[in-house]
Amino acid sequence: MHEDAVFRALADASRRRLLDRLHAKTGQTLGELCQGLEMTRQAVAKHLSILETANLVSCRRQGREKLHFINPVPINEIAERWIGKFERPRLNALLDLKRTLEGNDHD
Amino acid sequence: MHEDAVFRALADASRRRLLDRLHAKTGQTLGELCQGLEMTRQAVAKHLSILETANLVSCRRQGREKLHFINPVPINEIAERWIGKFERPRLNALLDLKRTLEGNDHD
DNA sequence: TTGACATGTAACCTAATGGTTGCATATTAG
DNA sequence: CTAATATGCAACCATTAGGTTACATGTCAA
Repeated sequence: MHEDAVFRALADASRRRLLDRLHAKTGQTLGELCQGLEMTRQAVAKHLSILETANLVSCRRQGREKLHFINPVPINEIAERWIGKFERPRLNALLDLKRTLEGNDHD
Repeated sequence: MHEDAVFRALADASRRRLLDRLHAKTGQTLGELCQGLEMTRQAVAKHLSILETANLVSCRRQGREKLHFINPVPINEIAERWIGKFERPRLNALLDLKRTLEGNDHD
């Protein structure tokens, strides 16, 4: 896994917003993803290409449109590696506590 | 929390290495942290200052030395927010499974 | 086939980033 | 006090990053 590419891809707020959007609705076209953003289509395409390189997004061409799908695996891998490295015990304790306080299983 | 500062701080491999080192042994001085790195002391100091701004590292002056301590909270917060957003159910399932397989509670 | 639509490619600009060198300051050891 | 040590600060430099504009390509509808 290209940890560096993933971290660098996540470093930009616009790209994190794009991931948010794709999480809310995966499979969007470039045009869709551009709507409401204060950026040219070309800029958005560049961001998506960076996300694609980091394997956070995968694409499929459909006719004249390009569909974008989010791929959560790299984020999980990073999380596993970094949380595991730094604070897994404490995080687990927090999650347990949270579930206890919520009085039920999470969603 | 300054999510953006944290992501940007984590985007650089040298800074992630510094965090690694501080995780291995927290409370190191600037000089200690410089050893073995192919970078000037000033460059390392800049990186540490960026980590400090992102609240990933906190410092204490002791005589003429500056001690650096790792702070895992921001990483956890990011993880909570991002894993939660994208894949909490799956990750929790994994953690549960892991604990089950380990046959006991974590510490 | 032609025009409209969706995306691709490339050159270019500015500002931020990561690094350097050089010098200043503060603290401790002799 | 003085010298060595540890760090701070500032100017500077090269490269990268994020964005733009302009034009090219590919696909669908009529």
